[in-house]
Amino acid sequence: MADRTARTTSHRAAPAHTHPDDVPLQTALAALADPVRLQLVRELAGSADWTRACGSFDVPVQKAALSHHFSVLRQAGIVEQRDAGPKRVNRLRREEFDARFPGLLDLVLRQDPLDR
Amino acid sequence: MADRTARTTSHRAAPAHTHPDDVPLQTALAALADPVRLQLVRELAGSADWTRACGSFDVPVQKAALSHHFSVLRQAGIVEQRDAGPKRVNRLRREEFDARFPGLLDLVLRQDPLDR
DNA sequence: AGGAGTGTATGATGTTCATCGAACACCAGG
DNA sequence: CCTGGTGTTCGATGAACATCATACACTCCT
Repeated sequence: MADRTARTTSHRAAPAHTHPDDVPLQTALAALADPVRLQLVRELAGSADWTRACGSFDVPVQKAALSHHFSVLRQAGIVEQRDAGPKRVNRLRREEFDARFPGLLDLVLRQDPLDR
Repeated sequence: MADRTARTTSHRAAPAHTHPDDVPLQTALAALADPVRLQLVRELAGSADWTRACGSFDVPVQKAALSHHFSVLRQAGIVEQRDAGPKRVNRLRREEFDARFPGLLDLVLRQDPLDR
């Protein structure tokens, strides 16, 4: 009790993250080998950090599945999340992920003729 | 008829290949997001072209599964196969695949601390 | 305190995929 | 022509996964 001095907000459990350095290559590849997650990453790359809440993405799944996909991306070290009031805002871990898997994000973010 | 000038050998059905240029990114990522296939690619990268038959790889699966994995790698534009007598020898499509997905093979072939 | 908005957890369902065993096809050599 | 070696196909099985609907938790605002 009485420790609310330094509290920002949120008594919510912080989401479980994994640093890219602790992510096996297979996990990273598997995380990106999904159309929904690929779209999330691409949309996220086009927005400034911490400006996009989970629900703000244009993906054809319900919010339960969406939550699952963000969990996968978190544990693959691709996105970082932070609670901002009732929303949970996202950031693409560009530098850290790029240091661990050089070129992979570039590859994913480069729009290709065959992708849809 | 009468086109056997250029015949090497083999009346076997040629294996179905896909050129890397016709491979969606997702397919490439999914093909590499498997431990057995990853090992196949890595072993193959350490051998000269057309020197390794399918059965010569040290992977913990039976030949039926092995055949399946090679089929996946073929259709992802990662390996090329050719019949040589009773064996089917392989080649990593390094240049073509690299032109389509720059950096991806480098990433996969770079031995990482977390991989096993 | 209540209510709207946002995200997570749980349980169920359907699909995809890796795997195996067995049968089959093909090649080379005796 | 049979036989050993090599790879593919087929059917079946089990595991992993994407998805949904529902219920729950938390935050902010009134």
